[in-house]
Amino acid sequence: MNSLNQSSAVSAQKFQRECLKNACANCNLRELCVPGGISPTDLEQLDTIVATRRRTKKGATLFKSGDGFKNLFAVRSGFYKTLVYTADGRNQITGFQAPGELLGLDGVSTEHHCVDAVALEDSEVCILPYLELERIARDFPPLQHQLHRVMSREIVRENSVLLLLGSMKAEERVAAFILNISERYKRLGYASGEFVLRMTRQDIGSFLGLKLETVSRIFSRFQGQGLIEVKGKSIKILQFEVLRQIINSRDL
Amino acid sequence: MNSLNQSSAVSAQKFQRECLKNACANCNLRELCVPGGISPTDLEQLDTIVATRRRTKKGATLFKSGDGFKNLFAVRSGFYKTLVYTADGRNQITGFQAPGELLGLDGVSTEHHCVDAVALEDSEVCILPYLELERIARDFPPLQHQLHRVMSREIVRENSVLLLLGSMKAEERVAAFILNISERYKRLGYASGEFVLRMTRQDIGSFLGLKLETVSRIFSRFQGQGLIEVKGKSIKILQFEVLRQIINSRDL
DNA sequence: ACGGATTGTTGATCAGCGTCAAGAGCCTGT
DNA sequence: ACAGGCTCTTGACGCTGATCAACAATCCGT
Repeated sequence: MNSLNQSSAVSAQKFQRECLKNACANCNLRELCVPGGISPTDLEQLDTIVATRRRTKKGATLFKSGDGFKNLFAVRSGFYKTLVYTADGRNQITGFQAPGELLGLDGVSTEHHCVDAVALEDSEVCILPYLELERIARDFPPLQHQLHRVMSREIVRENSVLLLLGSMKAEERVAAFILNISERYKRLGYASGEFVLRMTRQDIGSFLGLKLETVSRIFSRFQGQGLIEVKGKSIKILQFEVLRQIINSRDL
Repeated sequence: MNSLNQSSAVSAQKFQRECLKNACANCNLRELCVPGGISPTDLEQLDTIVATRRRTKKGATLFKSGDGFKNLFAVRSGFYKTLVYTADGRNQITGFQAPGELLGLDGVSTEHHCVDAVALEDSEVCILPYLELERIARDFPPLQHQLHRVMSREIVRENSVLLLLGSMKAEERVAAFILNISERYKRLGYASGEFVLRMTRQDIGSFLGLKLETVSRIFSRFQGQGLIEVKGKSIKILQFEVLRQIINSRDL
């Protein structure tokens, strides 16, 4: 790459930095994302470091297991999945990340990522340089506290997935999955009863500890029971309450 | 409780505070626990807030789901388990905590705990008042960074349990469990090849997403194959390498 | 708009783990 | 030391979800 290209890249970044001024303060994901609950004056600090964004095409990786860790990423648009691998190549999806959610916390502990983050569709993230985030968190206690809350929230989320994988049957897992995705669309301001899944049956199965055929069968069964309407990746929830009962009432 | 009792409780606490001066600096779990990797001068700060300890009898709860969150707890001696519950009463063990490990991070996100922490044997924890920890973390970047690392490490640990629950067979799970416990005893300076489990087959099963009979059967099978020696809760590992192969070589 | 590749559905069969049950071993407190 | 209750082991059997297979639907690049 010659110097001309470099300097134009630099000025492009400078330009982007200008454009992103007050990125968080004006972002409509503000309440869902890292800045949630932080006062406007403190938010200015966060805006000083959220200077760049990055797009990933569908199927592209944002970061891979083993990559050095420098940044956290806040999903701005699109959807991601994170996967961990066994030594012999099997993998497990550990989560799906919707807009407003954070990626990369796994990297803090060892300075290297230990999951892959892959875009489920063309997506965009805000880049949060981690060391700068730590630095400003020291001067702004609400931001520090919020960062800790976000990390803790991820621990709590994983706890509930452990519960799902460790003690729920296939039907219960699928019902819980549908309701969870629905909740998250709702928080984003979309209709909670009707949405388009961004992931394949294979992905859903990997996340839920099931095979794709099982997921497909249970979708069909729920449809047969009039609980949902399925058309490929489109889901319409017809009976929220029954889905909730499926999760919470093991016949004793 | 009368005032005499109260004042004697206060002076007992004062006395304990004196005794615990330099608690972390002198603790032989230092390298495994929160203070790991922090310079002696910064450690003095941590010692200013780690002022009290708490004992729990076998079977007693350190905190329960729903309790208000005030403190983190560092296991000093003994062993704990943490559990989450479904609405209909089923539960799932999300982890076992050995000396040097942290309890309570789940509470940061909502100010309330969302797991139960139960002692597997008579145990003792150091109490870390969370808000004070945040406060001194602001002034001592290495401590701040270490706190973040500990939280991230918990996320990474849970990722690996998700992998176990989502994509491993019963034999693989049990082999992974045995090796994991062995590793942790080794870090504590005990023999890694021979140890006494602190949890029941039921607990192991709950953690691994299996029934206790399955755990028992697989222990017996491994013993029959000469991989381990089992006598109730005593385990002796005879063939580390074969156990590792069981986890990592799914026959394709 | 087309054709190949990926993704999804459904059926038949099977194995792994759960369930139920009986008995043995072992802690723990009195 | 003893009794009563946990905890563990082992067997028989059954069900859930995996596997294998065939085909349909959908996506995507040219």
